[in-house]
Amino acid sequence: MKDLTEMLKGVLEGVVLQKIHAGETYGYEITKYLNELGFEDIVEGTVYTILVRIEKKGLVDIEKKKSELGPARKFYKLNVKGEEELKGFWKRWAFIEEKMNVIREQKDV
Amino acid sequence: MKDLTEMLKGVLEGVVLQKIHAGETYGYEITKYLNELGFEDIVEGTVYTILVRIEKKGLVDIEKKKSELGPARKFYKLNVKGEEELKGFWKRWAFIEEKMNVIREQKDV
DNA sequence: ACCACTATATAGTATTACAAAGTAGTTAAC
DNA sequence: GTTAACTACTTTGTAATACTATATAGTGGT
Repeated sequence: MKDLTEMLKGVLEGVVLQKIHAGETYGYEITKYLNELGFEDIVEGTVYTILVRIEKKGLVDIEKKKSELGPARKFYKLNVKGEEELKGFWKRWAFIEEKMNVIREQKDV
Repeated sequence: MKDLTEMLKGVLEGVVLQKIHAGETYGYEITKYLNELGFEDIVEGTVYTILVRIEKKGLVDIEKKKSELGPARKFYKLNVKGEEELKGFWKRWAFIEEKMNVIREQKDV
């Protein structure tokens, strides 16, 4: 799917938070997951900038673990603040989704 | 609803296109419509920048008409290119919406 | 005269996804 | 033993967008 970039703003961070919420994970894995899911154009750099951001916001706990296949992995886990942020994200999403349905059905007055 | 700004990126322009698609309208009216719909923080400046943008992209035809209540109104109407863009917008939205449902249901592997 | 409401315009800002390039570890092929 | 392929993280700079702030202007009521 093309021209998704702008629509992903404010959404992609929430997606990453949800993925981390679903189970301790790391950047490379998140990228692969998003690619398989259908977001084919999302590259590592994009994911890593988001990870740096959510770390700075203090939403995650981090643990470094050795990998058998390459450099060490940085595992991310949502902390309490991160879980709160994720809840807020889904609330905002639900709001937008609802309004979009109203707008789409809107007829000329 | 707070902190909606980022999530509106790439969405708000489509919403404006849809509103124009539903019937010839102008900036001030679009702003009021969005406010009544629940997007309370969207102000005129935001809408006007979008209108300038879609005009530059060549998505609309414009007609100036006198108002009984103030300065002249600039009425916007989608042209063929605008209708195409609107279709593409809803396709992108449907894509994101579908993926978001998958992500939300995702369980730990 | 002043205020409220209608109506448009625009320069500057913050945030974000993405591009691009680099660093580094492991394994296998040649 | 070096080259390639895959894994894995980092960082600098860019483009696009919603928003802030401010300005201009017409109409009507008091």
